[in-house]
This record gives sequence, structure tokens and C-alpha cells, in this order.
Amino acid sequence: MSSLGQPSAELLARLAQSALLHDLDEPALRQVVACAGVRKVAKEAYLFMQGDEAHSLILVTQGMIKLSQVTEDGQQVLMEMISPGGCIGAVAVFGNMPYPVTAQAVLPSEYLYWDRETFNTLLERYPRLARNLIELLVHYIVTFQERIRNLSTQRVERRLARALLRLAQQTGKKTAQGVLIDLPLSRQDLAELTGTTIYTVSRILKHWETQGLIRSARQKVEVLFPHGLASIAEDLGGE
Amino acid sequence: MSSLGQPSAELLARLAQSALLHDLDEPALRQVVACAGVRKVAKEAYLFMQGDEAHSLILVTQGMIKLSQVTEDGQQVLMEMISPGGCIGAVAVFGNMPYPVTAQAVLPSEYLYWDRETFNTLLERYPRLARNLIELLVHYIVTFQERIRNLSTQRVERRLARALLRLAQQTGKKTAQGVLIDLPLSRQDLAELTGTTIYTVSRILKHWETQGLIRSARQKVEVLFPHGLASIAEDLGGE
DNA sequence: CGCTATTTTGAGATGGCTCAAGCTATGTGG
DNA sequence: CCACATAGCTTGAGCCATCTCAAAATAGCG
Repeated sequence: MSSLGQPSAELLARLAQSALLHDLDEPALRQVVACAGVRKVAKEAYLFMQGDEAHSLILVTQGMIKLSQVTEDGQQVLMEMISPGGCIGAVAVFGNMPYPVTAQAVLPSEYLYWDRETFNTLLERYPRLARNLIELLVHYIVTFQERIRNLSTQRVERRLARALLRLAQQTGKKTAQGVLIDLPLSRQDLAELTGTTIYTVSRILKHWETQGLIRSARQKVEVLFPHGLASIAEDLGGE
Repeated sequence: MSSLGQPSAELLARLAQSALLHDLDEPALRQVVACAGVRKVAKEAYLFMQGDEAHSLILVTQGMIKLSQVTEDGQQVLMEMISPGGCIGAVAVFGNMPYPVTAQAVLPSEYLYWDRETFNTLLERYPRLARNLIELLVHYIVTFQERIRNLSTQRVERRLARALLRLAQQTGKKTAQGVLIDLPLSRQDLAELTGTTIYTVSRILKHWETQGLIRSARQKVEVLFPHGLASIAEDLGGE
């Protein structure tokens, strides 16, 4: 394991803002970080595959990680895009099960990791850490409930609008024209994220493009008029 | 608050098997239970409404509680049926937010409850409790992920088959002919659970009934041939 | 500069929704 | 104890959002 050595103040400061490590006191934070390993991965690299035995809990510090699942019959479903500060593997590590998802870097990425036992020890030593973990899990639950609501009751166009808005907020980068979703994002990804097909995604994006709501290209979507998308996402008859 | 007084050994034994309280040592269990209140509610009664401020964490001991959400545009979605041993309110209490669901008893029910502060104190005192809570949340996440997969990739018939099988397993009661899902379960409930309409549910159930897979009546479904349902649920071309 | 992955487009099929009625247990008040 | 009211369920017909499949158009990349 490539250890951290002496973490920079800058890194510590950023870690102190992550969902997992926030509000730990200074020594606790240092101690927890000292137990972690670091790793860099190239774009496209897999951190682990669905079904792998769960060695470690991961905290993303750079890049973007895509979590997806395969159904029994081989269809892909994109569960989550994890940006820096986000956490991976909690379900597997604390549910004592193999990883339920496959994790793949969609950008060059960097992360800290703790192995199961190490983290469990830390968890008992620092109640705040347990607390953070609980809140993190709760946050996942709320997100998933929302997604279930959307899938159950909304049609594709609205689900797609919501997905884009969420991504734009999570990874958006201001440009001259609007907000660029700053990662390679294929039609395939969007389809797996919203429970539809690439054909439908393509048609809807095209439609929005002619309305000037977005601009899209290969693996790229730029939101030009978030308000317009929002009014599709929330109904109430925008346009 | 109506306190428990001296809990019966029988009750304690049952509590010791619940997801929330299992594997606590005897004194811890007693202490935790001593801090709880008890309450009984009639069939149809609401424990709380979506949006209410979250006072308490609830552990169901008798009956059956239905958790549902309303979307912004007023559509109902049934999130979960909680049977004895199950826990309610964790998301709200540990996410520091109002209840994200409405909880209604579908059978005469009974439950223990702890208020937020009390439980938080207990949580710090008994690491095992925190552990259980984490596992409980993880279990929710896994369940919800599965539901998202189903909604994203499977058609209604399969989703319905899966829902019935799960319910039969959770609350099934052996009868002469098969397994009766032992609670009032309307077409409406099934529709909200699987993201479809009562019309489609009705047609599918009817179809299955002519095949002898199930027997259904007003608010009632009895699974006669689970294997048949399972082969629909898993495809692989049963029949 | 040809290859391959991605995206678009078209045409057709269809699962599931909508809406409108009719049906049937169940319970209720007279 | 009956007749009516009601909540829950079924049924039919039409429609349409979305999927499927096939094929063409693009755009990076080696």
C-alpha cells in the first residue's frame, strides 16, 4: 500500500470538508488519514468489479468515479457518479457483502482507501466518524428514494432533465455560454442513469438543442438555459 | 409517554432478534428498551405524516406499517411495508430532516419509540447499536438499488411478480392452497409499489389467476404456485 | 485516412396508460 | 333485514410514449 506520508495542509483541509471526515477534531482527522492508503488511477480504469470481495472503503479526492450495476439479464444501470469528497464501498464494507456495483474512473482519479478492519477500528475509536457514516448512508437513501419516485411516476423527458440538472450542479463548469457538465458523458450513460434507451435520449437532447436549452456533442452536454430545463423537470408548464 | 415498565422476557427475546437491537448484551438491551416508550395504534391510523418534524425513531413490534411518499404533483408511491422487527424514522432522525414518508398502520399495530436525543445518547454509549443502525441503513440501500434496477430495466409484469414474492416471503401465511399475503393489500397498493396503474395490476392479476398462479380478491392476494411467479420474475422462459 | 465507437434517424410495433363504464362486495341506516 | 351507498375492482377501447431494429451519418483515433 502506498501510504500518504505527510499529507499536505491543503489536502487535509479538503478532506475535512468531505461527507465522511467532516467535523472530526484535528488529531482524529490526522489519525484517520494516516491509516489510509492513496492510489491514482487512469481514466477508464476499474477500481473494482461488482461481485468482488470488498477489501476497502474509498474516499475520492480527485476525478470522477462511475458506479454501475448489471442486472441478471445483463443490462447496465448507472447508480451514481461520485465526485471528489464522495465515498465508495460503504455498502459492501458495512454490509459484509461483495461490492454490489462496479466502480470505474471516468476521469483520471485519485482516492484514499482504508481496509475493512482498519476502518472498523477507527469507527469504534471515533464516534464522530460513525456519525458521519450514518449521515452519508442516509443521504444515499434519500437520493435513491427520489430516484424511485421519479422512475415510478415521471416520464423519460422529465427524468432526463432532472438528471442533467443534477449533474450540472455536481460537476458543472461555467463557460461563456452556460454550464458544461465536465466529464465524458455518453448517451449510453444518460440512458442507464434514467432508465431509458440511447435512442430516446438522443431524440430528447436533439429536441432540447433546437430549443436552445442545451448544446450537446459526443460525450458532452452543456446546459445553456438551466431555467428551461428546470421547468421541464418540475412541470407547471414552462416553455 | 407510556413507558414499558417491566418488559416481558418474551418481548425482550423478540427484540433481541430485530435488526436494530440484535447482538446487544443483556444489560445494554435492557437499558435501551427501558428508554423506549410503547404505543398501540388502530388499523388505518397514521403514525406521522410526510413533512412532520421527526421526534422519534420507531421499532415496530406488532402489525404492519406502510411507508409512502407523495410526489410534488400529488402521486403516491409506496416505499416500504414494515413488519415487526423493522425500523421507521431512521432517515429523518439521523438525517436531521422532517420525515420523508407518511407512516400508516395497515393492521392494528404496536411499536416502541425513542426520541431523537435519547436515542443519540444511547448510540454513543453502545457502539453495537451504531453498528446495527449502519447495517440497517445499508440494507435499505441494497433494497432500493434493487428496486431502481427493476424500475429501470424490467417491465411491469416482472416487477409485480417480484413484489408479490417479496411480500409473500415477508408476511406470508401458509394456507391449504398456498401462501396468503396476510394484510389488506389493494390493487392501488400494488400499483404504487411497482410504479404502474391499478388497471394494469388488475389485468395482470386476472391473467395469473386464470393460469392458477394466484388467487385474488378484494384487498387480498394468495400465491398458489410461487414457482410459476418466480419464473416470471426471473424470466428464463418459464410457463 | 481508413476503422471503430458513438450518435442520429426512420419506421414500425407495442406495452402500458387514460378515460369512461360497469360491476361487486361490504357495510350502513332505515 | 333489505336497499342503497360506497370503496374497490374489472373491462373495453383508443391512444401515445417509448422501445426495437435497421441503417446511415459523424467523429475521433491509430
